[in-house]
Formats: sequence, structure tokens, C-alpha cells
Amino acid sequence: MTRRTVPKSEETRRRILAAALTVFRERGFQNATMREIAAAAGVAVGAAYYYFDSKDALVMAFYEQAQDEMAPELERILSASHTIEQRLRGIIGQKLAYFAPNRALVGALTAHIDPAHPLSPFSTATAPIRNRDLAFFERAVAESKLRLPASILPYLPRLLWLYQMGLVLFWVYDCSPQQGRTGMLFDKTLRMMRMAFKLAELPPLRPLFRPAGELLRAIYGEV
Amino acid sequence: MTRRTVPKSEETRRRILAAALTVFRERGFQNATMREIAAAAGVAVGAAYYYFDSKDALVMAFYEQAQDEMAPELERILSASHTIEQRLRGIIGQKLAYFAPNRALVGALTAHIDPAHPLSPFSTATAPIRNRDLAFFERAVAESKLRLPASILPYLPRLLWLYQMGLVLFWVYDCSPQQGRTGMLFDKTLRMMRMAFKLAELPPLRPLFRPAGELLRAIYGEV
DNA sequence: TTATTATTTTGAACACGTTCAAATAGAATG
DNA sequence: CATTCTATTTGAACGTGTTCAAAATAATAA
Repeated sequence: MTRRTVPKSEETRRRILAAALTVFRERGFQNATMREIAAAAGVAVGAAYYYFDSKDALVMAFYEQAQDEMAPELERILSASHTIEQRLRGIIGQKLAYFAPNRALVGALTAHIDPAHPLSPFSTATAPIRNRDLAFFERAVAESKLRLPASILPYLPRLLWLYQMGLVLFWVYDCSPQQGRTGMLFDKTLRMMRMAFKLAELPPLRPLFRPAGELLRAIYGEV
Repeated sequence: MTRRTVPKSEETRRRILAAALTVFRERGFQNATMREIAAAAGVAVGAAYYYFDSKDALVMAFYEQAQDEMAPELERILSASHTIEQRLRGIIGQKLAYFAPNRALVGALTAHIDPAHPLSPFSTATAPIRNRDLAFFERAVAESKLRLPASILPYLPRLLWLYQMGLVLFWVYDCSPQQGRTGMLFDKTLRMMRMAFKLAELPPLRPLFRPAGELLRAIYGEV
């Protein structure tokens, strides 16, 4: 893992990460080599590996940094909005806006689906990062008055997190001008979600609740 | 790409593929090296690359072979069942059963999400393979009498294909004994699907149709 | 200060996927 | 048959991510 102790070395770490991001932006993640990155940071290759476990780890460090930098704005969004729709629009919109200049780089992050891979968004290694992200969805749900059966509501934050992941994935590979298709997808799915929440309060949808709850329990486990 | 001309070289190709699958099974896809594979096939590394573009291409060849071998059974399933539920259960169930001995290897196939990557299930390079797979879902839908609005029905085969992809992905990384959780997921989602199709015929769900149709058009494009 | 220990830095070396010029075998042609 | 052309096969070499023993530097103890 990354070792941070004295602020002295912290500066080197920062320099390497900054150099990496520059090279990634200029040449793309795949084309960028660790030798280039090290050279750009003015150190030997070994030094890069002293601070970062792997080339991918550099991208992960970028994401951690992003999380730190976005947190205040996400807080603001949470307190400024009150419906779940507004909040989702705000949170996810903010992330897309923040990552826009490094859209391709985010692709390197979402590239690993295997939960066994340390850099997968589903791995135990990334659990802290994921949970921090999840917490925003938990608050977005908790503090808005949603009427949903108890067998489903507890899973909602995780479902919304997954929704976000899917949307980001679509966005990363969306080659339409200005990623306009993602915009449409975002808009229309939010609208459908609002309708679904409304419909869920009507009797005809009741029969879906039980199997839906069971399904979620099967996927995520108890509680 | 792979060059097949005279039946003579076809045998070599087959031998290399067979050797690759053996080595993959014995040592895992990642740990297996092209040098090992070539040695196991009794040829030089270069020969392996003469017949296959890359290490991943070997896995793709395995999938193509699987598609060929499964086709008759899928045909049989289509003609033996008539409800969409039975057909999905049959088709997807058959695939899981077929791939079971090489479950880990399928992981190497589903590892690339990037549609630009030639081996991604979403790439243009794999379009023929994908379309062949899609055709079964098209027939499964067409020949069963489903009552769905015209704005949604055309997308159903693609949605079901995606459902299959998701299920297979879950299965690949399902470490529960005997992949029991996938079994539950499969069962419960099919049941929910049946209910959803039924509910879709009732008036209260109508308001979801229009936005749903628009959403699908936004994702997949016209028609 | 000097000696000792811990941290940081180096760059050659390794393993692997992949490439490619050259060698070989096979087919076609005269 | 010899010759030319094509298909196959070879294995050394390249570029890359990564490792690691050794060197350099900083921190601490004596």
C-alpha cells in the first residue's frame, strides 16, 4: 500500500501522482508508461512503485483525491435539496461534472468488474471508498420521506449506488456529442424513478413487493 | 484474425486451442503463459500468434466453439417450450450448465466492458457472435404471445440478452456453494418478470409505458 | 560528533504478451 | 524435374508492468 509518514515524502508522492495524471491525460491511460510517469516526476521507476502499488493504483489514488475534493459540494447538495430526485440529480450530476475533464481516466477505474481484483468497485479492498460513497446515498434516502415497504427500503441506497455506477459506466463510453445520450438517460431514468415511487404507493403494485424483497435479500444478504 | 485455409493447418489450430484450454483450466487464465500454451501444443510461441491474435482471442475462440456446440440444444429448447419464461429458463440454464466446467474462463471473457475493446461483448468486433446469441432471444420473444406496447416490445430481445449477460456475470463471480445464489437470483427474477408481464396488461402501469419507450429509444436508438 | 537504524531512491533484471524477419515446408507453375 | 510463390513455423528481440538488492539519504541514539 501507499506509505505516508513524514510530510517530506508526501510531497514526492504528490509529485508522482500529479505527473501520472498529466501523462494519462496527454497520452491516455493505456499508452502511458510507468517510465514516462517516473521521468515526468523526476524520479526512478522504483520510486513510483514505492508510493503506489501499481499503475492502476495511481488511478485509484486519483479517485480518492476526487472523493475528498467533492465531499463539501456533495454536502451542500444534500442540505440544499429535499426530494430524492433532486438529490440524485445533484449528487450524480456533480460527479459527472467533476470527472468530465478526466472522463477517459474514469474508464480505467470502471474496467475491473471482478470483485476479487483489488481495484474493482466491488472488491473488499475498495470497500472504504465505496462505503464513503454509499453514505451519501444513505443520507439522500433517509432524510427524504419515501414510502416504501420495509423489505425494500433498506436496500434502496445500495440500489441507487448501483444506478450511479451504471450511469457513470454508460457515460464513460458515451461517444455522443457532449455525452448527450447520457444526459437523456439520466433525465428519463430519474423521471421513471419518480413515477415508480409514486406507483409503489398504489395497491396494484403490491404483489411485486414480496418477490422484490426476496430478490434483494438473495442478492445482498440479510437485513 | 484467424486464417483458416487448408484442413492441414486447421488441425494445428485446433491443437493450439485445445492446449490453451487445458492450460487455462489447470493454471487459470491469468497465470497461464503463451509460452506454456505453445509448449503444450508442441509449437513455438509465434505459431500460436499465427492462428490467434492474442491470448484473449483464445478465450473468444472457446466461446465461438461453445456457441456452435450449444446451438442444437438451444434449438431443441425453443421448440420444446412455449412461454417466454420456460424459454429463458431453458436457454440461460443451458448456457450456465454448459459453461460450468469452465466458469472461471468465462470470467476472462466478461472482463472487458469497454465497447472499444475488440473482445468486449459490446464491441463491433464481437457483433456477429452477439447477434447470433441475440437471435435466440428474438425467436423466444417473437414466437411467444406477449402483450406489450409497440414502443417497448422491439427492445425486449436486447433487454433479455442484457439480463442474460448480467446473470452470467453474477454467476461467474458467485462464490456461494454450487453457485446457489445465482440459482435463487435466476428463479426470483424470472418469477418477477412473469408478474411484470402480467401487470403490464393492467391500466395502472400504463403511465410508465411512454417514458419507458423513450428511455429505450434513448439507449438503443431508433426502431 | 559518530554509530546505528529507518526511510527513501535507484536502476538493472525479470516475466510476460506480442512482433517480426528469417527459415522451412508445401503447392503451383514452367 | 527445377523454380517460384505461398503458407506455415521458428525463436530472438521488443516494450511493458513490476520486483528487488543495493545505494543514498535522513532520523535517531550514543
